Amino acid sequence: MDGSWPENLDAIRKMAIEELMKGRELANQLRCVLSKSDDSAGSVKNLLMKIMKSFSTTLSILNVKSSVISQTQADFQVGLPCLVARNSEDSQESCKSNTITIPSKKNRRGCYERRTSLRTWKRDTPTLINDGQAWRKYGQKAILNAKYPRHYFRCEYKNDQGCKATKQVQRIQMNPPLYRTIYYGHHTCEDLKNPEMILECNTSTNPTENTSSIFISFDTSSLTNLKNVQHHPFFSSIKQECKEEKTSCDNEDHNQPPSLSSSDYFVSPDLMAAAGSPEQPMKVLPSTQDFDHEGLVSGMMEYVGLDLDDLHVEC
DNA sequence: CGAATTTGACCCCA
DNA sequence: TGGGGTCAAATTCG
Repeated sequence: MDGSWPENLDAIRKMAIEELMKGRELANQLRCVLSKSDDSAGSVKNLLMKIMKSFSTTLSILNVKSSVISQTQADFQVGLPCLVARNSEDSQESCKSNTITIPSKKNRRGCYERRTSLRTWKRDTPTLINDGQAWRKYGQKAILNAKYPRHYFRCEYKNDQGCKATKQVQRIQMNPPLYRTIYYGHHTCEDLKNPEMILECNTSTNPTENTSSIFISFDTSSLTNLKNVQHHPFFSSIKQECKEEKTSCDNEDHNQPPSLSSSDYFVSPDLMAAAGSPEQPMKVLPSTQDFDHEGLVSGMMEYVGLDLDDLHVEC
């Protein structure tokens, strides 16, 4: 961390925490507003603006080029600024102005921002995953002591909307086939195919139980509302592609590793289970170290009637 | 011919 | 210092 905290670290941190608490409280209010569904767009927007301001203030307080910034942005940015900005004239600028501006280093070839501090979560599946997002492959690399190369994907809308979500896919086992997919960061883009916004939060009303679980995401794989899940476009598409997977698998030569490209989407058994195939066991293998996306998994678990504790935990 | 993928080069950072 | 993540020119595909 080369960004240095000032001497009065505790005071600064206290300020930051206060702002974060405020933001969380506002987000909670927003949840209540949205839960009453038929809300006037005005109050929602107003609340969102307050949330944005609160988070922006926090980020300004934490104005250091460090993992703190990255983590905080990953935790709280999650597309909110862009969501609101979509309704305003200065959408692009508004998005930029509501986040910490880190000096761009991408004017030169090979210069980029490391994203080691972004939120990550990992999934091991016997087939390639269709997570409902549009990915574009941007690299492939042989990894030391790994049998199979690692494939790098980024969000299709990275250039259009500045979405920083990326994922890595690597075959880790041939028989039975097993692929490891590691996701980095949340989608902040507007998914044109599945524009529905999902609000996820801890429903506990006891503040002592609920200390860290407000989570707002456009990630269409994050599903919490059982009633809505069955009609969610994401699952509709999965069911549709289920047929394609069957065809693909029928034709697949299992001795030949399938080409990993953004167009080669298959559906993993876990998603199939979530989409309505109870005979297929839900299989999510989060690392206790890497997996910090419990909201997502708990939503999926909730849908298929499993508890988070039932997960096979890797490592 | 434009879009998507591949691949070698570049550079950050553990 | 080398492994790994990203860039971007070259190549392939539809």
